[in-house]
This record gives sequence, structure tokens and C-alpha cells, in this order.
Amino acid sequence: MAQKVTPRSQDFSRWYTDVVQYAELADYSPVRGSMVIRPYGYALWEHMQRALDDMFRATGHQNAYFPLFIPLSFIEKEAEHVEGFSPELAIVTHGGGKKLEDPLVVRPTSETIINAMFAKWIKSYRDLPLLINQWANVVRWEMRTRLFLRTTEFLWQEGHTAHETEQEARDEARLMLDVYAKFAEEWAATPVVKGIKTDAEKFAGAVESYSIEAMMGDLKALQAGTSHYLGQNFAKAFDTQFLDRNNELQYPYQTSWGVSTRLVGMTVLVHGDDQGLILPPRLAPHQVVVVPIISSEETADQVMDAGWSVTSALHDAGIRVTMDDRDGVRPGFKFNEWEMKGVPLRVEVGPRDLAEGNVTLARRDLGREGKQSVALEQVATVATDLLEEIQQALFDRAATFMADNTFYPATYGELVEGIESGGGFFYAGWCGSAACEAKVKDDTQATIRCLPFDQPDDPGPCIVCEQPGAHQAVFAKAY
RNA sequence: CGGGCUGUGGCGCAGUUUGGCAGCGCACCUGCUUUGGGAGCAGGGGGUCGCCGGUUCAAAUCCGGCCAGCCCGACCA
Repeated sequence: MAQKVTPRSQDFSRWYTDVVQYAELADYSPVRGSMVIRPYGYALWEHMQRALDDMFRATGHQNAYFPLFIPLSFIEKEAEHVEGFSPELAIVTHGGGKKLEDPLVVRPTSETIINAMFAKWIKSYRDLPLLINQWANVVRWEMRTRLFLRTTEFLWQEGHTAHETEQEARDEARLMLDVYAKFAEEWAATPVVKGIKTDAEKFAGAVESYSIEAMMGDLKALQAGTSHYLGQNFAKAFDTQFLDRNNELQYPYQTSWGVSTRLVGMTVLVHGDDQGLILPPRLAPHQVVVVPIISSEETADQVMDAGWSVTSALHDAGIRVTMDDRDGVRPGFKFNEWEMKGVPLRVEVGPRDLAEGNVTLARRDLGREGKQSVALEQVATVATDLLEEIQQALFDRAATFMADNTFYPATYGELVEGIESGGGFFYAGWCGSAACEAKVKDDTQATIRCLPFDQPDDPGPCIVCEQPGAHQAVFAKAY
């Protein structure tokens, strides 16, 4: 623990892997492509869950739980859905020592099993809207995996809703995307671009997919959350029907939306530095760590007492605080260790501070320059303010970084050169053809991350074929 | 699934070319001295060298096969 990480500038990919492991967020497991989320990483995820779950409830959703196993025949009912997911399904063929007549799929997502139940529950327009969320694990058999960003099994949340009208469902899909954007920006301190996915990138079985896209520290894009307007595709496949206000049978309009433990990876990739993790205060398992500095026998008790009283003052102020009272570990070691773990604020309590009635506060995001002395009795109020400042500073820094690395190429040559010479987000016109989209991908590996909701009056000509552009698209390499 | 790299105490590696006592650093345990940015000294524990087979008096080392992991591609939250 607390080893030196590979510098970001030297090898970003290894830096990420080092930070995740050294900060004890996760570890590789004996199972191919699967990871163990360690207590510290899980605590971070739990804080994300809590914030999101509160927002889901505030928008009228209820939690429920559906089975892990889905009959293979269910997946096959929606043509695009099965086509999209079949390459990555884990399928159970045996149970109880016998071969199963109908194989079971380990859920890659739950639209089908949930619709099988919705078909039973939805009889009348009075049953709508039906607003369900579940927290669950899902399995997608990936070729290449990376801790948190892509693993065979991952934890997520999937919302599934059914509505009386198309407009209501479309509004719901957009509303939940807004919830995700709000979470990303206000909790994870990560600015995002909201937009519509192209047909090539949309969810298998959706009419339209929306996403939030964030820029990572290596200038690649990460899809941080998606929301889908499903139309009546699944309702028709599962014969989910209700009697409307005119006593006529109708198929409901549906949505689904999800975010995953990938958000943990995003937080690392956006804010971390060569010292390790930097956590936004609102999500940090420990917002403040108190490190006592014992320099002599005579002052030891006094320092420890002061450390504990600072700890309880911070706790009483509603701050998640921990006191590192380990014996036999030197303060310098503790500083580095808690910096590795991304704790936003550190309080150093030592004889020199106490002689003047002070403690030293050190901001994680400012490095060694970010220390200040604060009077003992003001620690709680100052720390409370600082945590808010840090939260804002992290967002501002990420927003500036994204703005600085967002470009508007005028020609195809500029787009290709821009992507190859470093990356970033490239806004450009796009005619809407799959061929032009594919050409960019073939030439540069970059894809259209989304067509932003914020569109200019004139998107300009297609960056590829120079035909009039139907949309402005964001091109970027993605995780 | 294609290409590359790697499997040796918990982690990182040397040793493999040229077969001959299984080593180093970190971590861990004990003790003492320490403690304001990754402590020092002394002592100690821990490894069927990825697996299976072959060659040999003798294999971490040579030969054959298999497996796993990571990185780069195609696919993807």
C-alpha cells in the first residue's frame, strides 16, 4: 500500500490501474474479467448510490428487484435487442445436475424480464405511469476488461418506466438524463455533454438513446450515463397493453436508463493526479482525515487529545471525518497514504500548531502549497467552507480542462489531425449518414459520442462529405 | 478471436543465454531508537519457480503441450 504510482504523463493507462489498486478501490479477482470492489471503493459507490437513489425517489420512482436469470427466449423476443446482446451473453445451460430445457441468460440488462412482468401489471391507464428502478449486478461477456470501466460483471442501476403517451415517455427519458447530468456535475464534480446517440451507437432495442459524455484526463470521452426512449418496441414484443381513456387497447411507451460502477472509474480518471486519487467532497467516504503529530513523550497526550477533540468537533458539524491514530506509522507516511486515497481535506495536529492554538489544514487538490493554519475553535466552520470550495474547485478545474480541449475543426484534415495529435472533443457538422460516421472511425478510431442537445443555428456542412450538415456532432475517442 | 509481453514468497523483480544450495528490494512479524512529507538498526517468518509431461546423475533454467494475466486491435455501460 501507498506505493508510488506510475506518473500520468508516462503511461496514463498504468497510472489508472495503479491508483485503483493502491487506493484500495478494487483488486483483480481470480475470475477472468471480474474484479473485487474493496471496502473503500464500495463506500465510494455507496455514496454515489445514495445520492442517485434520493434523486430517483424525488422524481417518483420506486425500487424493486427482478431475477438474475432470464429465459433465453425472452431476450430473443425483440429483434434488435437479441442482435445487440447475443455476442456478450453468459448462458446457463445446466441446473441441479440436469440440462435445462430452456437455457437461462444471466441478465445483461433487464428490459425483457421486466416487460414480462409489466405485461401482467399494466391493465389500465390508471396503472400508468409505472416508474421502477432496480439496483443490481449484470453480466456482459467482454473481450477486454479494465477495472471499473469495463468488467464482465458490474453493478448498476436500471430504471424502467411505462407511460400512457409518447410525449410522457420522451420527457421521462430526458428528465432522467438530466438527473444523471446533475449527479455528474454536482456530486462527481464532472462537467458533461448531453446529447442524442447516433443509430450506430444507440442501445439495442431503443428508438432513441441519450447520453452524458465526460472528458477524462487523457482527453478520451467516457459515456457516464444513458437514458433510452424505447417507444413501444418492448411492449409489443411482450404484448404489454392497457385500456386507455377511450376504452381502447394501447401499447404503453417506455423508457430505460442506467449508470454503473463505471462512475467510480470516471471519478478517478477526471480528478486524480500523480499522488493518487482526488475525491469530490460530496462523494468521499472520508471528507477529512485528522493526523496527529507526536514529536515527544511530553506532548503526546496533549496532541492526541486535541486530535480527538478536533475529530469530534468535525463530526458534530456533520462532516465525515476519521482520525488516523495508528501508532508506529510516521506522519509523512500517513500524509502520502491519505493523499493516495484522495481524502479532500487533512487536518494536521502537532505541538507546534497547538502552542499557538492552531491546527494546519491541507487541501488535497492544491498539493503541498495548499496548507493553512486555523484556530482550533474554528476548525469545523472553516473545514465546512473548504469542503464546499474544493467541490467547486474540482468542477471548475474539470470544466476548464474540457473547454481547453474542445475544438471546432473547419476541415476533415483538421479533425483527423486534431484527434491524432492528442485528442479532445471535436465539434463538427455531420450530414447524418452512417457512411461518413464510419469513415471517421476507420480513419481515426474516434466516434460520434453524441449529437448535443445544444445545437447551433447552423451546424455547418458535414465535416466528411461537405454536404449540408443536419446536426453538429461531438467526435472523440472513447473508453 | 488476432498480435505483443509476462508468469519465481503478498507486491515488484534478478536468476533462464551457458542445467549444479532459490536470491534481492518493498511489504509482514518482534525489539529498541524514532515521529512536522513515504524512519533507522538488529533479529525473524514466508516460495512444490503457472500447470502437465519429456530429456538428464541433476531442471526455475533445455524440449513439447496446456493454462492464466496484462497491453495493443475488432466488440462494448
